[in-house]
Formats: sequence, structure tokens, C-alpha cells
Amino acid sequence: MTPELFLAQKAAEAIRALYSVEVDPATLQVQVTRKEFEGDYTLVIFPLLRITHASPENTGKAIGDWLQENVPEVSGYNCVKGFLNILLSAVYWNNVFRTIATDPAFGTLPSTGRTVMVEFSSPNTNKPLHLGHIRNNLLGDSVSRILAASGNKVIKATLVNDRGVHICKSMLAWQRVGQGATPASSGLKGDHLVGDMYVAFNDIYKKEVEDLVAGGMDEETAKKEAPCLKEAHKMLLDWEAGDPQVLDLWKKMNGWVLEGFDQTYRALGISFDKVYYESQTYLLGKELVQKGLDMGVFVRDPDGSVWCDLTADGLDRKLLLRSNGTSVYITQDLGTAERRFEEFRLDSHVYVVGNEQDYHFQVLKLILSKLGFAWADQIFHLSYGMVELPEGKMKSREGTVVDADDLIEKMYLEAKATSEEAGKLEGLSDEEKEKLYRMIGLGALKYFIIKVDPKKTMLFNPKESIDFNGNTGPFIQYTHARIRSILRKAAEQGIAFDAAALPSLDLSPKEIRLVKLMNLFPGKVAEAAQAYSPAVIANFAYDLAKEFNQYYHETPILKMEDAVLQQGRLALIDTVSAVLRTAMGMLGIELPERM
RNA sequence: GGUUCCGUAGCUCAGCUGGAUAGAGCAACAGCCUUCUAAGCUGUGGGUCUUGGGUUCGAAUCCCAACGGAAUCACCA
Repeated sequence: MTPELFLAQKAAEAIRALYSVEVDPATLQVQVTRKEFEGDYTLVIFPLLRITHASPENTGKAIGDWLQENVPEVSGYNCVKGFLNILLSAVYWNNVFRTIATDPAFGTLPSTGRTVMVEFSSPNTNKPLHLGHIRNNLLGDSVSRILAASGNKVIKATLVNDRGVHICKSMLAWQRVGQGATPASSGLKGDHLVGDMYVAFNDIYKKEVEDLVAGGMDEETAKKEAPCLKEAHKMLLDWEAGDPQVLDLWKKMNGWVLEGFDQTYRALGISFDKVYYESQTYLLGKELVQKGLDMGVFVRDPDGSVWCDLTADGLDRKLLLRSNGTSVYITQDLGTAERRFEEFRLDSHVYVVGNEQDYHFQVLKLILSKLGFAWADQIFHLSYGMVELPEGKMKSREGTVVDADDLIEKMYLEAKATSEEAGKLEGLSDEEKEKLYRMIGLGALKYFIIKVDPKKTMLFNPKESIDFNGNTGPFIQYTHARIRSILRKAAEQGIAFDAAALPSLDLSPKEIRLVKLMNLFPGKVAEAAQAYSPAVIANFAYDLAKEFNQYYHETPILKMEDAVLQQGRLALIDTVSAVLRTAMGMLGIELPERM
């Protein structure tokens, strides 16, 4: 039980004893006492005044006296205006500490029995991943970890968008100007090679449009009539018809891209339990259209197209089947959702998709509920904001797109330079050092992105490198390395400690602060899961690391005389390091032993 | 135009299920390395929480409006 809940219950007992009134403890406001006041937890008195018919001060004093007399854990109180600040005893905090220190699963929540699928990443196979994808991937990965830590069975899924005109464009350009280049022959990573082809297509297209306009055609028409565009559409039809030559090329180029993506995912430390390919799922959903027609929730227009009228819900009419009978994007999404809920018996499904698709998911959920699926409201769109540059959105046309591989490499080099300058790594092998530089560079990148509330647009300035000081991943990694260093030296000196066997310690205020902070962790995990916000965990880890560094600065451990106190402190910092590891682990960030 | 989201220090962000004097980091300035890792610690300056109303004992937080910014409203995906 949390201290807040415990005190709320005791306060309710106090009110019953003093005023003969029953109050629900859940309605009482108990919160962590602000730093500038003395106390551990604060009961807000104002709402109780209509029960007590007394001044805030007298009410606070009455409840405070009762608590101090009747609750052994309460060691004192003070009352400031309408705030009753309660102090808990050293014995109480010792017990809290012992509980945390001896629970290897501290921070992970009991099983909910629920199965949840998290779909994220879902790239197009016509260009390499960029910074926007990184935000998506990191959010999806960390939300998956947090949901798992909150007791859910999590299935990480991705839907590879491997078919469509955009893919055909890259294929076409490769045929025209690729000169048979392969990743092996060009030395390019497969996704980058294909991305170059996509750019090449746009150059060809632009040129053709210009030529047509020069020949007297108006621009609007020229944009539709450009030969290469028509050829790309023809290629898509050939693909759908199963043309072996087109399929061969498609398989070859997609293979290159997927191999490239795998490298990037590995560099980011991200994996999936289930990979879907749009080429295999794009026909799903067509039966649902018939079902909707039968149920009368869809209508067929005279030209044969099928629509769902959502105007009564404040939205528009939504197309589900073109007049030529082919399906559109949302049709597939309807079908895949149904299939996934059935196949995996999902209790819920999280889609990590940018906020430019808010409308799409609003429509998706609404249509699914109109089709009578009870699970429609168990779909959650984790809508995240764009990553912008100082000059606005990233634009491939202006070459401002921040490439994922480049950025990861840049962070690695930055970490390497900083580490070498600090020069604290003697004794490590080159291989260990490389691994460490990766860990730090990635830690900086991941934390930088994850610490921001997902739904907010965030800013990335390529000219300023991502910081390694202050509220950053490396700061937390460094804090951890410091703790491990002390523990390593203690072990070398033959100092052993066992948190479970320690006598009751005389915890200093700073130590109580650390225990109190750590004790918030399970609640933070629950909050992060409930809000689908890894930023909650990131901020918690920072607060704890910050608090520890202050403690570290003013508290000697290895060179102290009192053996029992020393063991207590070692146990405490060991516990801090474990909580930091668990918390950062939920963000997919590793913490080093040295740095 | 309709809908949705956002607006907190020079900059990047916390805080938003209503509570005390709105917090960090960066940048600036001033200190701390014969002391367990200075990627750290301490201090100074920096705010009409976009604006105006409302609800409340109490509003950065909830409601309404305005202003500013973003996204979206395709027989694209």
C-alpha cells in the first residue's frame, strides 16, 4: 500500500473518531509534501471544513493530534494554513526501504491477464528511416516495455508498407537510371540505394512535366500525364496481376530495403514479435464492406463506390470501396484490426502513428463500432507530434530530412569523443569501449526523444548536437556508473552487505528523500502505462538521478568508520542503481558499469 | 470554413485527475577537482503560465471566448 493511501485511511479513521462522520479515504487529498515545508505527506484540510465546522488550523491540529496518538507510524505533524504536514517515523521508512531493496521485481506490476498489441514503425519501403521514424520506433518500443511491466502480455507488431505506387516509382527509376546498381556494387545500404532511386524518379517526373509544359500543355494536366507516372501506375497493375518480371524486381528491391531496415532496427535495439506486410494484407476488409452493406451502415452509390456516412457524428462521408471495386487504405485497416483481435484474442490494440492521422483513427474506431465490434473502443491511437527543425518541417525536397542512420552514427562519434576526452576508461578492451560508446550515444538520443510528452511537437536542432549534460540520458548513465564504481570498490575491499539482514538504520533526510522517491516508482509505471507516456518514466529517472547526485556529493561511503551504517548506505545506493536500471530499461536505455 | 491538438523563463522541456512561494536543463555569471568518476555539485539573475471572462475557499491546471501556431477534412497511403 502506498503511504498516501495508508494515511488517507488513517485520516478517515481520525475524522470518524473526532467528528462521527464517514468519509471515503479515496476522496481525501494526501500528497507528497513540498520540499520547502517540513513533513513527508500533506493532507489538504480545506475540503474537510464543511464537516468539521472549524478553522483550517484547528481542524488540522485535531486530526494531527489524533494521528500522532493513534498511528504508530506517524511521528509528528505541523499545520500551515490548510495543510496538515505529516511526518512518518524512521521505522516506517526503514521498512519501505527494506521492501524495495529486497524485491527484485520492484517497479513491475502484477498481471492484468490482458493481451495488447502495439503496432509501431510501419515504414514505407521506398526510402530510409528518418528522425520522425525514430520517434515512432522509440515510443512504440518503450510503450511496449511499459505495458509489459504493467502486467500485460504485449505483442509488438509492425506493418511494412511494401506495395503501392510509391514502391513502383523507385523500381521504375532503378530500371531507367539505376544501371544495375545493387547494395553490394554501390556500397550503399539497401534502403538508402532504393531511397536514391525514389529521389531519381521525382527528378525524372519533374523533367517530364517541364517538357510537357514547354510543349504547350497546362501544368495541371502535365502532372497527370507525365509518362513515367503513367508507367508507374501501369507497373502497379502489373504487380497486382502477378507479372513475374515486375514481381522479381519488387522482391529484389524490397529485400534490399528490409535488410537495410534490419540494420537500423538493430542499431536502435528494437525488434518485433510480428511483422505484417501490406502486400499480404491489402485485400483484407473487403468482406467487411459487404457486412456493412448488409447491416445498412454502408451505402453503395450509383457509380458502384461504397461509403460510410459519418456526418451525423460530425465527420464526413468516408469512401470504403472505389467505383472500380478496389479498396482504399482504411478498408485494409478495418480488416486487419478484425483479424488481429480474433487471431490473438486481443484485449486492446495500440497504434503508434503520427498525429497527422488523428482523423483516420477517429473514423476507423467509429466505423468498427458501427459494424458492431465490441472491441472498437479498445483501440488506442497513440498520436505523437512531429519532430520539427528550427526552420519548420523536414522536407526531403530541400534535403533537410535527418537520416536515422546518420544521426545514430553521429551520436556514437559524439559519445566516443566525449569519453576519450574524459579518459576514464583505461583497462577496457577496444570492444568494450565501442560497446560503451554505442550505449551512451544511443542513450542520449533515446532519452532526448522520449523525455518529451508524445503528443507534443518537438524540436530538433541539427546544428546543436544532443547534449550529454543536464537532463539527459548520459547524465543518468553517469549516475549509475558512479554507483557501480563505489559498489565495485566495496567488493574489492571485501565489504559485504545484505539489505534483508540490516538492522534498522538511522536514515538521514536525504536518504529518506531517496527512499520516498523510489517508492513512487510503481505508481509512475502505472501512470505511464495508463497515459501511454514513457516521458513519465524518463522524468522519474531524472529526478532520482538528480537526487542521488546531491546525496553522493555530500555523503562519504567507502571511507567511513561505522560498518553498519556503511553497509546500509551501500544497500541504499545499490537499490537506487537497480531502480534506475529498471526504469531506464523500460525506455530501452542501458546503463553502463563505467563511463 | 468544420474538426482535433498545442501556446509555461532567451532556448528546450516538466508540472495540467484544481491546492502552499510555478520547477529542471541549456545559455549567462560566480564558486567547488591533494576527498568514493567534475558527463557532477553549489549559488546568482531570468516568469502578467498567450489574452479576456467564468466556476471555486483556492486556477498554469476545469469551462467559454479571442489571438497565435500545427495537423486534418482525397476514388493518396
